[in-house]
Amino acid sequence: MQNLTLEDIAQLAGVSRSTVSRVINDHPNVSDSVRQRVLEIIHQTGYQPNLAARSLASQRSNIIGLVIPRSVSNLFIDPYFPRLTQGVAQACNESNYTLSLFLFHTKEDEHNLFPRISRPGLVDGIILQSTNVGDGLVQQLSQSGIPFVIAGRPMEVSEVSYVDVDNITGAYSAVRHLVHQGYRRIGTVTGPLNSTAGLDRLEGFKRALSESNLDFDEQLCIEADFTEGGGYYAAQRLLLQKPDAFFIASDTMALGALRAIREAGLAIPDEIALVSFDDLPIASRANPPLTTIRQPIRYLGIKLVETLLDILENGSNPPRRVVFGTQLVIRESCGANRSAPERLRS
Amino acid sequence: MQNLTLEDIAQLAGVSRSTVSRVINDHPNVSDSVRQRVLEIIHQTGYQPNLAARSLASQRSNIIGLVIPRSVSNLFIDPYFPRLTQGVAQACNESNYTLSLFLFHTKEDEHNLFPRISRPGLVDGIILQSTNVGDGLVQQLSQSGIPFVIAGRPMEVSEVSYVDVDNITGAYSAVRHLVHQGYRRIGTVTGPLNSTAGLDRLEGFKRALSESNLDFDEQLCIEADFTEGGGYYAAQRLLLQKPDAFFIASDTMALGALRAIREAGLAIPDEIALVSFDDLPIASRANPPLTTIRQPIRYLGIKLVETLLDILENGSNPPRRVVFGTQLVIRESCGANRSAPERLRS
DNA sequence: GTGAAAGCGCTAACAG
DNA sequence: CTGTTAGCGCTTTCAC
Repeated sequence: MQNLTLEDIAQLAGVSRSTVSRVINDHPNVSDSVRQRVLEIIHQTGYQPNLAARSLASQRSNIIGLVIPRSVSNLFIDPYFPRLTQGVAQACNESNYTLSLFLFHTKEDEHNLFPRISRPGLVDGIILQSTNVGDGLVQQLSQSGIPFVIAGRPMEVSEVSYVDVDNITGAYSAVRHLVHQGYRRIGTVTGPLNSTAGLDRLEGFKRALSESNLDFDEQLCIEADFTEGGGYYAAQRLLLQKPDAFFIASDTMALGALRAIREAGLAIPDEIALVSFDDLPIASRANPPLTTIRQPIRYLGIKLVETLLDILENGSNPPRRVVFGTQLVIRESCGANRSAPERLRS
Repeated sequence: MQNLTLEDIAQLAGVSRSTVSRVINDHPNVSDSVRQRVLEIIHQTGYQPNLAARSLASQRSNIIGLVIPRSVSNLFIDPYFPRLTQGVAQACNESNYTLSLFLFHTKEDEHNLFPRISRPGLVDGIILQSTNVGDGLVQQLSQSGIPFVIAGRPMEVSEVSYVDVDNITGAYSAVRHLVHQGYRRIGTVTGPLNSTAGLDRLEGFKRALSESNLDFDEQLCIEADFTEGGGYYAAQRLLLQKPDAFFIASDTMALGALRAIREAGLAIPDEIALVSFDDLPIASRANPPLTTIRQPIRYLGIKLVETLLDILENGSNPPRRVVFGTQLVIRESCGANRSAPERLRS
């Protein structure tokens, strides 16, 4: 029963290979009676077409690659990527595509593996996690001619397609919320400033400040790396400046900040308030629960696939750009949910 | 420059297709001079062999599949799976295999997708995450004849290969540690008892108790689902029984237990001690830092790939069984690190 | 609506 | 050590 071929099915059904192929691929030009008979036999035998043969003949593998570059690959354990991956996987399932995952660990990986990924006959298209400037994966991809879409706006303003979240507006509304609560001395822990996510959230922070007639104070702005540990150390340093509130560019970093604040013996939100970004599940379970900017991570993954399939079908011109809005989720860490507005500071 | 074929390279080098093929595949029977010439041309032209064609001709795709069944797929965001995936990906990179990821979300996914995965020409072998009894993926795989290895001992005692961690001994040493600290009324939050990980850790718990001449009290044992929320609710209920210590079957659940204990206003470890399992990065950053059983998750992933490749090369008989040891990591939550041994209870 | 025939680009005997 | 020769199992014109 193993390894039946089209030919076998054709013989069993008393038709030609082409006809069986048409049935399998849902081509119109097959009479109903023949179609039924063939389907019957396929069902009985459990026949499955060989995908390698199909790829070779049709020049499409029905595989898409999800590429996580080295610079963010160690963050793969951060809940962000698994969620994104879930979205991507789900969309692939629904579209009958197979998902291949490429995690680069070392610089060598990138050098050695990238050519491998771009080999003809492997993937039809690629979803690339956006990353810092230098590494040139985007350029390599552009040159290779493989259709691709980027998760997150890339640094270079070039003719590429991407799906992103409106980080600027998200951060802006987080900080405006703090200002509305009466906080004036707001510090921020940024993401890596060689990433657009890091930069844009800082930009939103600055805009909110300036629109509130507050000065941007470099002492109150520390760059970190989206990790818990990074958030911890940045918050520790920031605390020395006696801020009354924090905008932390990710929930994971906010967890680190929480730890730093706890160790400093400060009460949240009474002595220091906090708003972060992502709305991962931990946000609602932190102590206190985090006020944060929700971004639709999983849906981002789904949209990435949809966009890539669109490109596969209709070409990569013009480049697609999709930007999702965000949402402020108010919990305890910002102080807005306190019963009495006892906070009255400078 | 796109889409060069073997033939093109052969012509450019003035040799036959076979020779070029030999060079590419590092076959011995090629003279050095010819090999050099061919390599030179390949390098100049940037030629890459077509993988679909290679798969078809060689009957090997060089792709391995990582399958996460529906029942654990929603746990994919738990740090455990990303870490495992990282290990698997890393090993794949090093062995020149491509990793395909199959996340099942719904029951339909399993029905529809499994046949798809088992199609000839797609993957050479599969790594399957172990899961509860019923779903029969293992059986399907066995029948399909696809080489596979299971992550975690499966429920059915059949002739399959797996890589696992010694959950029994791990849990055993966790609980013995608590007993040595003087705790006598030890409660446990178990994993799902339709998984071997859940069962084995409970088994270790029981063994440690009986070896310490402590009775197993059903009131002090609550099953949960490896999630933070599950740990939270289970701990809440357990707390009603006034235990003096907890063994929690995973770090993630321990986080939930921490939350429950905090809300109950109890001090850790003075009023209740806690040991968990996994040693995820969060364990050391929890408040207080968790004493826990470390398991080598990433290395598990690497070993899974190695085992699968071994099977691919040498056949699946006899079934391979690899079991990793664990390690007790003592931090604050168990009370062993307190300066004064002020605890003196029943 | 159906079949014949020509590949897709590679690997792998088999000769020499 | 190298070239010739068959395929691998499917898709896809092109006739009929």
